[in-house]
Amino acid sequence: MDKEARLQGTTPAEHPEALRLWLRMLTCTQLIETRVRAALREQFDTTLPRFDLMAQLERAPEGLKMNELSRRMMVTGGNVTGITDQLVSEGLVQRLDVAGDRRAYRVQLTPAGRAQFAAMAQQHEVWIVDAFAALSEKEVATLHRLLGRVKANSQTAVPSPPGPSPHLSLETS
Amino acid sequence: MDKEARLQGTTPAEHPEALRLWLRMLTCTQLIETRVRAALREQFDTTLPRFDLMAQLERAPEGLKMNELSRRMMVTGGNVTGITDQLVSEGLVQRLDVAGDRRAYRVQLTPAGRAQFAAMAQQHEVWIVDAFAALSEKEVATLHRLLGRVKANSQTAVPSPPGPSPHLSLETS
DNA sequence: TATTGTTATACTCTATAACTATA
DNA sequence: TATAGTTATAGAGTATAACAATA
Repeated sequence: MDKEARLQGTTPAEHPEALRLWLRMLTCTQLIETRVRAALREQFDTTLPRFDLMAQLERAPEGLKMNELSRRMMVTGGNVTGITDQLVSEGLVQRLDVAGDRRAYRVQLTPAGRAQFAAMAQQHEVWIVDAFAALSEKEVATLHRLLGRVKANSQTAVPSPPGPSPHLSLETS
Repeated sequence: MDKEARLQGTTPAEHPEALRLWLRMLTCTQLIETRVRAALREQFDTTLPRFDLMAQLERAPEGLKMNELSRRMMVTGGNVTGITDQLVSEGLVQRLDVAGDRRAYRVQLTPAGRAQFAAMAQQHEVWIVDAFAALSEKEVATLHRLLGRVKANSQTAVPSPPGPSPHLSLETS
């Protein structure tokens, strides 16, 4: 009997369906995320935040300022500095001056960075497609639609502090 | 435009539905988990792993051995020792000798621990029910069923190392 | 020898706050 | 003053490995 069963089995009345759903969703997410992190480490010697930062830059060919990266990755500025430093030292991204504001600059993928990201993104897609291989296209669409409502509800339920909250990496809508 | 939109919007062909679903699911999970962690901290001055440990013990009135806790929480033993130490020092759990094996003992909720867990679990349920309030009962059931297939697929896809992988807390089936 | 549990250590990921340089 | 970015530090949460006591 696994956790879900232990927590639900004997006292169904105390654990409404929403709670069962949450535990299952948490398990699924963690199973997939753990594998993605491990695979990024093993195959590309990188981490999820680094992959996330490069994914943001790949979407913005002209580059992004640090505060834009911070907002989109939903982490505070100090972290972005650290990740960027690593990627710069490996030649995957570069810092370019912003005309008219000498405090800021754009962070941009280098050609090497674009090449590496393309390879990672291709693999990443395979991992994810595999993870949901048990579902039909229609079922995937249904899940996506229902979770869209959950997401909207979670984002509006609380005014939510202006600052970044834990990494919502890669999601934008 | 949030992360999901940025990552999908301009190149739909490169991002199959499974990838869109994964990003959305990750966002939902993180939104909810972040709120649960913050609320546990604010209202009960505790953490998710501590809540998890107590939830395991609440399911096992006779108590659990450290290695059973480690396996169920899916974290390594050293972590369980640390969390247990904290809870013991606060009088929420106790270590009891196991007859016939002087190396081991059972960890059990104290009456104070049971009382506090009951209060936390009640609140926790409210937070979770709220998080999924946008869905009907039928839709919740649909999500639960579809994610059950995803979970089964993820658990069987890889033989999975015998050791614990990141916390799958609370889920059992 | 194998198992139970503890200790020590390190790593990832994140936040906060003080700081520098520029606006 | 306010903003862009950096640095330093702290904390949660986890893993690995060496260890002691018992089986």
